[in-house]
Amino acid sequence: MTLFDELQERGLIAQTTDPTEIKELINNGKATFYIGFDPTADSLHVGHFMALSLMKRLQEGGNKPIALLGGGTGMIGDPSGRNDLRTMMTKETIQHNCDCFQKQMSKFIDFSEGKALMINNADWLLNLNYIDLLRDVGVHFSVNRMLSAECYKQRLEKGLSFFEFNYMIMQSYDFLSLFEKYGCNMQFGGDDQWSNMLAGTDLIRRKLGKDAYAMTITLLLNSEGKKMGKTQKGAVWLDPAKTSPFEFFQYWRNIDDNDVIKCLKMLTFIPLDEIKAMEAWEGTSRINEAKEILAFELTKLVHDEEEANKALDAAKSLFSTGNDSENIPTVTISTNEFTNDEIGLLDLLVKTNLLPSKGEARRLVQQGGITIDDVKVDDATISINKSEFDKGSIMIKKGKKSFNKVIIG
RNA sequence: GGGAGAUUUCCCGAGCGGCCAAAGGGGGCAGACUGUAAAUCUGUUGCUUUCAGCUUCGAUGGUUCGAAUCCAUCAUCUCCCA
Repeated sequence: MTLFDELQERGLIAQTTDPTEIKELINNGKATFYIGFDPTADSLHVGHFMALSLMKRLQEGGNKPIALLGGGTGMIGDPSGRNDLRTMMTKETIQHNCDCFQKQMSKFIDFSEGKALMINNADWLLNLNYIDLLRDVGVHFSVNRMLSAECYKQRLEKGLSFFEFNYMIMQSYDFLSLFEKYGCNMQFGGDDQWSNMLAGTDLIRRKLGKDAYAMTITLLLNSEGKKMGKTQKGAVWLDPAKTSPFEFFQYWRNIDDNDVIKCLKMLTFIPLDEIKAMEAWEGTSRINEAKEILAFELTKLVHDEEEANKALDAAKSLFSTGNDSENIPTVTISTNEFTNDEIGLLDLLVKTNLLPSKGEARRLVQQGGITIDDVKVDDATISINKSEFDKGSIMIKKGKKSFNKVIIG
């Protein structure tokens, strides 16, 4: 199976400018392609992960990836598909975020010996001269066409500033620069980037009379059509300090039945025929095995095998055997928090950051959502004696899925 | 530059000067049911020392016994005219 076919089979390809030509290029390792990452946060998240794994797949096929950090475009912020203005980040934040991205990417993509490049578009965008840019690049853009782009649709109802409107031009200019300097002939990106990417290939054609190609990756949506990788607390981060490997594992372990196979195909490197075999599990409780495989594989890819094993072990001991395990998320509480060797239950829940406020803690206790060492607590006024910790730790369970070991330290 | 309107708790969106911590929906959380799934039903969803108190309705001042509701100024946004 060719690389292109595999990508297609995995459901990764959304739109392409010229399928025949793109097939030819990537199947034969002749593509030098780029994917842009705007430094909108201090860690990459699941959405970026898809792009990174696509990069890896293509790199393994002999193609040359360029990871483009958006140190320049981040100064503006992409309005595509958004209905409000992004908060403008300070230059320091952008720099910091770029550094964080760079570190995380290096873990994933092999940047050694010219196998891949990492470039920051701040290098050329920041020093642009306005008038020169307008004369060189601006002439090639039609405002009428830009306005009709799908990605601005929402914004045209609510208002779009000229500032953000320029984002498309910046991104197109990136493609042009990379094409000229590095022979980059292809751009990949999320499907929401389609308009921006087309503008880039267009610019190259108009300015240089040459062909460049673009291909978008299917957005990872759940069965309800919402972007995956978001939780109530925010994104699912790749940085273990922001989303612990255990939480990361649990996120995938808990996804909807209908999304498992899709995620296995799109996110993991498990061979397609193995995934096909798992499709038979759909509709039975055996689908849980597939979820476990998915969670394990992804944790392994993003973190490492050891972390994946730990998470798997913790999950198994908590949900199957009910046994204790050293790999369960642990919070530490200081001795100072005790008065007369006791601490109020609600205080304990808040101090350990398991819950944000006492009101919420009280509510949860009253509703029967808190369990300590497998005993349901229904009285919010009780205190926990220090001696409870004599055996080392106590296990606080919030709801069905949130387990936390508490130790004194 | 001129004119009209908006700004409500996580989001959308009701709110008559006292009955407003603020309708309704979405989302979240918990309980039941389950497979650590979905669907469904129930409860809950500002904070606290919880039969009560405290702080919220863009910001600041003011009118009033009393303001999310009235007035003034400022800020931001939308629309119309130029």
